This record gives sequence, structure tokens and C-alpha cells, in this order.
Amino acid sequence: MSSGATTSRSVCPVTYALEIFGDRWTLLVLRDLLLEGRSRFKDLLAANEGIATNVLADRLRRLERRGLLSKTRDPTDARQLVYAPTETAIGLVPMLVEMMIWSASQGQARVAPSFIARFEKDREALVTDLQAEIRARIGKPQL
Amino acid sequence: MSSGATTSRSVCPVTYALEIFGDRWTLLVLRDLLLEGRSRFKDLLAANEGIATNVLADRLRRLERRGLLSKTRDPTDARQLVYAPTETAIGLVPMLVEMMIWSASQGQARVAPSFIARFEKDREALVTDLQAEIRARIGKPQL
DNA sequence: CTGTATCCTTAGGGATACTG
DNA sequence: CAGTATCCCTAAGGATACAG
Repeated sequence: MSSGATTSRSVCPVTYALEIFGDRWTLLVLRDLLLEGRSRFKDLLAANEGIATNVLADRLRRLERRGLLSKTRDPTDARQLVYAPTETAIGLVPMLVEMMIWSASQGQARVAPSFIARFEKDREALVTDLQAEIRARIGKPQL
Repeated sequence: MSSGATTSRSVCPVTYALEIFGDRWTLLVLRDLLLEGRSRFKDLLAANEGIATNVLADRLRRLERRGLLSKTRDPTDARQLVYAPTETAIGLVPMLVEMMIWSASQGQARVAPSFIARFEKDREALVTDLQAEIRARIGKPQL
């Protein structure tokens, strides 16, 4: 489980994106960090039904190196580490939203109707709101 | 290289999406089909630097089974097979566009400035235009 | 709690030869 | 051209024990 080199320059934007989160777990971690508000190792572990500790550690390390997340100590409890998405990661929210909406349109995944309604009414506003919520949340890295 | 079962119902929309194109190649094939206008086996083979014939065949088969693409014969040349994205696949264009824009924003991938300009001016229109182009192209499955 | 360190297994994928 | 069929091999990932 090497932590890899800082990979080959990709010409294609799709290839580049896949280099970062084109594997089985990374995007799920990002989802939990961004949309589920999880910020602790143990919460991330519990979330993705069955990710192994070494795999999660590896993904968090890669994401940190890529500048998608930051790792700090919880000021109220120095034993606790807190992971938070950076602005770079928050920039993925539009893509995640489109992905979720597509899945919902397939009728195979459960997406809150209120979410779909907001999307249909004003996608731009939905994305902006979600991003604002994330920034507010990590402002105070509370649980 | 089994062609897999028609997979487990996913609750999470991100997980569901990843089940379909969360591997190393599928999204690249989709990119070529949707944005590069490739429609023949050989063109798809040539595109993704180095995809193996068996892997490409497998991905095309899965995508067809999932209803993301259709396979027909070229009316002008019955020996030729033509792959075309379905409306389901065309529905992925918004997500692909967001992905490309994100990569471009990272400054690591080359995306045409004109594309970025169109995106910044009117994202909605860009997506609609791209989708219209795709539908026009596959209307007559020309090369 | 947040990871490392191992060990082990397997699915995914590369290469290549071959076929309708 | 458009695949199929093999063979092989490695990297990714599960399980688990252990450490700071």
C-alpha cells in the first residue's frame, strides 16, 4: 500500500480527475467529508461499509498530499484528529451533485426528494448552499 | 474478465454511480463516446492509450447491459459496428463537464480556453449545446 | 483513537494469439 | 474489423495484530 508518487501530468481533464479519485474508495471518503460532515477517522471507518483501516489511512494521506484535505487536532480534545476538506475539495461539490442527480434519475439510488426539488428549482443555489454549509461546519470543526 | 451480475442495489447515489463507472476505464470510454465522438471499436482502442481489446470489449458490454450505449451496424457499411451513447449516458454530460472544469481549475489538465469561457458565461447553455451536438452526431452515426 | 505493519487473496488488467 | 480466449501477473484491497 505505497503512498505513490506525485503522478504523471495528465493532459486530459477526465484522466486527471480519475488519477485523484478514480478508485473504489476515494470518492466515498470525499462524500463523507463533504456531504456527510464526517471528520474523524473512526466515523469515516464506520461510514463506508467495510473500508479497512490501512486503506482509509492511505486514502486520507493521498488526499492530504494532493491538497484536498487538511488534518488538524481538535482544540477541545488534543487526542482527536480532525479531517477537513480544503477549498479544492469543496470545488468538487458541483460534480458530486451532478453525479447524485444522475443516479437519482436512474431510479436506483435513494436521494432525498427535497434535494431533488432544490436542484430542479435552482441548481446554482443548491450548490452554493451546500458549499456554504461545509465552510460553516469546518469553521468550527465540531462533531 | 467476467461480465458480472446486475449488481447489488445501492442506497447511496455516489456508490451507485461508482458501481457503473467507478473503475479505471469506463469513464474514459464514456468520454470518448460522448465528447470525442468516437463510435468504433478501433477508434476507442486507439484513444485510451493502451486499453486492451478484452478490457474494451468488456466495458462496452457492461455499458450496453446497463443501458448506457447501443450497438448497431453502420447502414452504409454492414461490416462496421457503431456504438452510440443512449440518453442515459448523455445525462452524464453535466457531471463530466463539472469534472473537467474542476480539473482545469487545478491547473493540471489542458482544457480548451474556449470551453472554459463558455462554461463561465453560461454553464447551462454549454451543457445543452454539448448534448445537442451528441444527439445530432448519433442521429446519423457517421464517423 | 489513530493509525502501522503484515500477510494473504483475488479481481482487474496487460499481452498475445486466434477467429468469424 | 471486431472481437474472443488464454495465460499470466501485479497492484489493490481484506483481515488482523499491534503500536503511539
